[in-house]
Amino acid sequence: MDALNSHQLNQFREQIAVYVEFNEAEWIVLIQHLSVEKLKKKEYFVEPGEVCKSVGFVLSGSVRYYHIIDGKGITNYFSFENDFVSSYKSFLTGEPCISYIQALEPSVILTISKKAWEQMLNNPMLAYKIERFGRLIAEHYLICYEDRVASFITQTPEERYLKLLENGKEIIQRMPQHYIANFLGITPVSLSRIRKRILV
Amino acid sequence: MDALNSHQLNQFREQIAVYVEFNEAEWIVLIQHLSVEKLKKKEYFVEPGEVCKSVGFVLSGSVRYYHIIDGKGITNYFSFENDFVSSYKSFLTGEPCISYIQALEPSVILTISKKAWEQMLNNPMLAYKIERFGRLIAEHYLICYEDRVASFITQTPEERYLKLLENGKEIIQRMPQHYIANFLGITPVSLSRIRKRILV
DNA sequence: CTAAATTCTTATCTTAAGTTAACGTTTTCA
DNA sequence: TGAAAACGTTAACTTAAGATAAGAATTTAG
Repeated sequence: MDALNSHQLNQFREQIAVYVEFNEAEWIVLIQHLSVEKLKKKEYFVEPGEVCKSVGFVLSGSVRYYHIIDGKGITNYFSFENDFVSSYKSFLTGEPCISYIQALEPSVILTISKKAWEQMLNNPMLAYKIERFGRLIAEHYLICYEDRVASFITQTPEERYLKLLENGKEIIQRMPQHYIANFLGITPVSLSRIRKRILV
Repeated sequence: MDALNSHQLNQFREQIAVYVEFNEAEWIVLIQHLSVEKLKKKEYFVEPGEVCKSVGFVLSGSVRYYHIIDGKGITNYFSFENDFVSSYKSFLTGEPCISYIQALEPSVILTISKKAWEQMLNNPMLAYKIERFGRLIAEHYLICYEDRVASFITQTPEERYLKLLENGKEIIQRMPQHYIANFLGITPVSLSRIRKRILV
């Protein structure tokens, strides 16, 4: 758990400005609550059974969210640079989470621990913005899931893949194909066929 | 916008006790913020473009959540008695929502208006529990979507239907089949075949 | 550096979902 | 109440995804 360097702090500040802007006074307090976690390839940010003890923000690298049902893996999400990473429900409730969140590349994650989060919520100077920040993270996940359900209902696997080619460049370029296939809800064999088909 | 009768109040209090319990003093304040909305069959709780101005709780009847993408309807959810009903994101953000929420039977909906919600959040006596209540509603939706995505990835349409037969009795019994088919992500024709197949 | 593991592609075969159309039944509402 | 609309089933045909297996290419690790 290291402190952040100034480059990392600037990166974070710029990116979250879309959601919440902090003035100088607030920012000085906020950064005291941040730390950094480094993950090697294949290391886990959280594993099932653990309580997710922090909200993360990917400074560099990438992670995959997945869980296992009936022996089958389900890839729910990928996070890259400047995206959040958290098992949101476990973080909020303190219940053990059911997902794996695994680094697929060596990754540097900015983290806000549960304790730091609560301290900020109890600090009148930050409470409002932190609450808003938390809500926006929740919405971020909710919308993502809503779109995903819609894609399964309205689109064929091929259409889903074509859409990912447009909107998911990072996923296409940096994730192994069998994870992409699983994310799309198809087999790797089928994805391979789709790729062949659309290249004609 | 009528007030609630005592039967309706009891029903609500019993059901939400799973999430949050209110003591007498809190309850007396709370109920001043509740009202009732009656929907005839096919009337809308919200429509796309509108801002969702209240969180609802189905006292009786049923509703269907759906939206239209590329001319195709997507059934996201059904709510029956004792379930929440809200376009959560629109309610929180004040942005227009994209979904239809339509009564499929004559329905009675308990509503908490945005204004009432904010008044309660500003009332120290209720703030904590209302905040918790709000978070639980959000989680309720999040978990529902997570499970739904998982079902599309790990299960065949037939398996999804069999699961619905077990866990979605209300949906099976009270919803027209073509809505169920759409909810499962298949065509009505295909659902008809599945039904025939599994009856053998 | 090499053996093992992982990843991707290709082929074959089976199976089931999509599409369209037709038909009978039920529901709606003017 | 009677015509129109909506709903569910069935059939015929097309299409593509799943399962399995085999082989090539790449990556990983001892």
